[in-house]
Amino acid sequence: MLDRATTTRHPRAVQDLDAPDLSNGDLARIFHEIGDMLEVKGELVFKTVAYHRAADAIAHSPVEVARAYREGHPPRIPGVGAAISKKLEELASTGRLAFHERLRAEVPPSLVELLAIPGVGPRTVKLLYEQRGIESLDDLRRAAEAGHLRDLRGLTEHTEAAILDGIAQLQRRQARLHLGEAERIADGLMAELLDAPGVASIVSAGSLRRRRETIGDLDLLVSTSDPQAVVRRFVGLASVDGVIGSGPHKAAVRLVDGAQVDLMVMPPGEEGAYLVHFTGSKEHNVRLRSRARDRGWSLSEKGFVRLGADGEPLAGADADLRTFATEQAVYGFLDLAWIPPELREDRGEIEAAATGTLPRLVDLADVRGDCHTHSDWSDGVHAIEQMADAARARGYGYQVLTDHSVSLGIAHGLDADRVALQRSVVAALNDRFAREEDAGRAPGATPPEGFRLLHGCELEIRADGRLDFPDELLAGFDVVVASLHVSRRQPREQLMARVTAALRSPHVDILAHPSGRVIGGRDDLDLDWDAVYAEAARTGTLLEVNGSDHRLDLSDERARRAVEHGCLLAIDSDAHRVEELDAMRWGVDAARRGWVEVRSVANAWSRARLLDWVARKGDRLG
DNA sequence: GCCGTTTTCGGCCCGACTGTTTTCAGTCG
Repeated sequence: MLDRATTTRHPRAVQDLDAPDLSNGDLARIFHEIGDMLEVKGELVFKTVAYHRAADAIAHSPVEVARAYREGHPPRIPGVGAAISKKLEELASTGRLAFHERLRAEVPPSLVELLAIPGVGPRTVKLLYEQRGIESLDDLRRAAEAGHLRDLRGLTEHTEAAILDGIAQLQRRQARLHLGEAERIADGLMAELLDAPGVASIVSAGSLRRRRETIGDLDLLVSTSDPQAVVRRFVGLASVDGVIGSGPHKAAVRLVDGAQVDLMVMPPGEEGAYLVHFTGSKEHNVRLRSRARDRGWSLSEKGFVRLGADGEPLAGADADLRTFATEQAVYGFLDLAWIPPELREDRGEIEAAATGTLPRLVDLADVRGDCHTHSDWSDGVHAIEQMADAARARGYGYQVLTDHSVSLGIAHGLDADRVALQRSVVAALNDRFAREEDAGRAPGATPPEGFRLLHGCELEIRADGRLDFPDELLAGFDVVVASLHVSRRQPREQLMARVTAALRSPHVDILAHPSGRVIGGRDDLDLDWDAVYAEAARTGTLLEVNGSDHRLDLSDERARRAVEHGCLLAIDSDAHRVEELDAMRWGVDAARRGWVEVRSVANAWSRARLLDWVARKGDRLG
C-alpha cells in the first residue's frame, strides 16, 4: 500500500561521491515521489503505478540496493525493469537523478502533499494547480476559505467545505497506531457491535490481521443477516467522531481519537472471499486476481465470476458465481494452499503456496521461555518474584532476569555487588519453585522440566566498544543479553566495531533489539546488516526479535534475512512489568511475518538445550 | 513502466460510494 506520509519527505541530500549510499528507504521515497508527480501531471496511470510498485519493492529488498549497484552487481528486483534500473544506476553512482530533478522543476513537489488530503486525488490536484495556481496546503486553504474554488468545473461550495475539513483532519491526524493500541481499539468496537441484531461473527481484517508493525486504518468484517442494523449501530457508536461514508453494505468512520475504521458486511456462508479480500495487502490481492483471471475467473470480495470469451464476466443467464464460506476454499480454487495472514504481502507467499513450500511458522504456543525481562532492581516496575511468578503462570519453563548493567545509570544499572546480591535472591526463588514442584503445588501449566528463573543481565555495549562487565563477572551469568543504548549516532564503522565486539565475546549470548529503533520515534542504528547476520551466524549468537510493540526489533524483514544467513533468533518480551510479558505475542507476530519457523527460535527449545547452547559458545569460537 | 511455459506488443485487478454527471468520473481501499 502506498504510504503517503513517507512520500513527501525529501531524500537526504547527497553532495559528493564520498557521501554514504542512499538507503533503500531514500530510493523508495524518490520513486514514490516520481510516481506521485507523474500522477499529478496526468501521466498514464499504469506508468505511475509502475513507479510506486518499484519503490515498494526497493523498500522491501533485503539487499542494500544502491551499494549493490555501485559494486557492480545490481540485484534482480521484481517491478524494476530497464528504465528504472538505469535510474537506480544513476542514483547509486551520483546520488542524484536528473529525471527526478527535471520533474521537481516542472511539478512543484509541494503538490504531492495535497494528495494526502482525504477525497483529493491527482485529477483534482491537477485542476487546482492549472486553473488556480494552487501549489501548497496553505494556498488551498486560503482559496477554499475565500470561496475561490466553487466555480471550477465539478467543484461546489460543498467541495470547499470538504477540502477544509480534510486539511484540518490531516493536521490533527495521529501517526499510525502501534499493534497493541490497534488491537485494543478493534476489540472494543467488536464488543459493541457483536450484539447488534443478526450478527453472527465479527473479525478484524486488514493490516491488523496481517500483524503489520503499525496500523493505519482498522477493518472490521461482520457476518450478519441484517446489514442495515449493524451499519446503523456502527455509525452511531459513542466513540465515532464523524462518518466518512455509509452505504447498505459498508461504512467508514473516524473515531474521536483519530483512527479511521471501515466496516464491511459479509453474507453468512459466503465469508471466504471477503476475508481474503480485506486481509491481503493490495499487492497480494492483485496477484490473486491476476491468477484467477489466468484461470478464466474474475475474483472480487464476493467470490469468483466466470469470464466469457471476451474477457468480461458472464452476465444474465450465463452468469456463474462461485462463493465460498472459508478462506481455504478460496485459495484452493486457485490451486493454492491456505496462506497465513501474516504472509499476505506478495513477498513470495503465492509461489510458495502454489508449490507446497510455505513455511511452518513459529507459534506463540511454541515459546518455552522469555530471555529478556527486567525487575525493579533496575528500571522495571515489579519485583523479581512477581515477574517470575507471572512467567511461570504463563506456562514457561524459564525466564531470564536481565536487569541493566552498571553504566546505564539512568536505568539504575547493577554493579558487581548488587549482581551478587541479586543472584542470591534468584537462588532462593528457585528453591521455592523446586519445593513447590516436588510437592505438586506448581501451576497446572508448568512443563515437565519445571520452571526456573535464570540469572542474566542486559549488558551495555559502551561507546568505546568495551563491554560493561569484566569477563569474570560475565562468566557467572546463565544468559547474557547485550545491547547498545548510548552514542547511537556514531559512524557505521564505529557502531559495527561495537556490535562485532559483543558478538565475538564468549559470554554474550543474545544481541538485544539490534537496530535500536523505536517505531515512530528513533531511527535504526547505521549498521552493515549482512555483516551483522554473518557474524551472529558464525558465532552462534542469538539475534533478538524484541516483542515490545514500539520496537519489534529485529523487524519482520530483518528477521527473515537473518534466518537466511543461518542465524538463530530469540523472541523476547523485554517486559519491565508483569503485563508486558504478553508482548511476547507481538514478537512472535513479527517473526511470523518474517517467515520464521520454529526451528530457528532458540527460546522454543527446552531450558536444558538453551543453557547447553549458550554454555558452548566459547567452544564454537574456537 | 513492466512483463511474457500462449504474448517482445498489448495488455495491466475489482467494486462501493460520492457528488453533481443528465450517464459517470473521481477517489478509495
